[in-house]
Amino acid sequence: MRYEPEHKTRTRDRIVRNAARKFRAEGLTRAGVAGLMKASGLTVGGFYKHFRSKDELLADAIAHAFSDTEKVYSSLQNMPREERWKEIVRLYLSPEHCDHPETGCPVAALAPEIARAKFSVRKGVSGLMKERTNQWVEFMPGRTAEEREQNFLVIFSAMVGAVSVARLLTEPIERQKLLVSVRDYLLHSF
Amino acid sequence: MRYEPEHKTRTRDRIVRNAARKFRAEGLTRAGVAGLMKASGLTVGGFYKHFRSKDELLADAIAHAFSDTEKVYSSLQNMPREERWKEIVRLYLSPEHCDHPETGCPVAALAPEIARAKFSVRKGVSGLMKERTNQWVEFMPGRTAEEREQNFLVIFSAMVGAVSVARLLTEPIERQKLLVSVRDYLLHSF
DNA sequence: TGTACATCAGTGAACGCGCGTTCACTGATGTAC
DNA sequence: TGTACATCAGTGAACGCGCGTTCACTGATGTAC
Repeated sequence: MRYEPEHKTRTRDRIVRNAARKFRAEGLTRAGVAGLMKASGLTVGGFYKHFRSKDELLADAIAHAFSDTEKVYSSLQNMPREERWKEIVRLYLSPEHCDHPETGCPVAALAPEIARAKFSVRKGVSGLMKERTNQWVEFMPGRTAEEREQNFLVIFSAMVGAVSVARLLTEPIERQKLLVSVRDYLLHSF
Repeated sequence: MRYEPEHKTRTRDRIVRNAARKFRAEGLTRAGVAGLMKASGLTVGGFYKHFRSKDELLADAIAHAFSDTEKVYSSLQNMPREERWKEIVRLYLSPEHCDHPETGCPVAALAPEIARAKFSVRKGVSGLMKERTNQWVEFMPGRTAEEREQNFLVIFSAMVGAVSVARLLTEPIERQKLLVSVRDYLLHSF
């Protein structure tokens, strides 16, 4: 072997990681295969040694983006139980998250484009959404399991919508007002 | 004149109307100039007799989509004041709206793509968002003007997020659960 | 009334460009004998 | 130990295709004289 056994796996991971960033930053269409490979220090031709198609990479990259943001939140494990969902809300609706789609929630950055993607891609994201729901529901406010699930759906929808809309606003003041209004409402009403 | 004086204006309007549908259905990138002209019964070349660029059409088409959906809601003028915002919520979170992005809210269908568009396009949409806010705020629940504005921002964010996410889910049951959960929460908590 | 020219919405071929994908090739290392 | 061949991640030119945009042209009608 002219490369260590894990070499190919590591290269593939590097492509997926860079793709996860580029897709969120530039959108599913504008982020092209040649550019994605260049960002990983490779040339176009090698792409198909790792992936059967751009859609296969897309599915992997979105999955990576999901587990990426999951990591951020699993770092909250040592907070008081009641504070966890509140910290999630604060982080999600922070100016930092709004200003950096490339490292943020893939749903806020790509939802409508994913909705128009191939069924296989949507299927994958649907599954990830379900996992994410199951993981977060237990942290959510509410007395019964049903209440917590409904609250998760409402809180998550409000956060996704707020960040998606804030990102298209050109006036920083309006952006901030939107993020702060939704954050304060969520923190004080659940 | 070989055409009536309003002929050109009417043609332009027709292109804008069809573009507003296609952009929402296919996204800003996949909806191409040639296809947009064909949908209006014309050929590519004529496009630049009406618009200086695709971006100019884009701005006009999004504005058209905004006033399009505005029409739906101005038809609620004869409802009891307190019921109006509730009907808006019911319509926005209906399965019909979720299943038909091409005639629905341009923000739910295109927010992340608009956020990545040219500044001039974003500027236009920001303005339309501000208009929309001013128009709807008075219908919103809340005792003071500030409360009504905050409530508008929360309700609108939750609706945009819910529909954006619902559209990417592949399971109709999960889709429905999301829409119904957010709808019921909004109707019963404001 | 008849002829020459101007107008201009719309046509359709062509422009360069970047896309996703294919493919013959490279070159460093492994194995066979 | 030395030579011949196999492996395979990565290269880079080329494929057809659709994109946004340009442009010489058409042809129906208007105006000038």
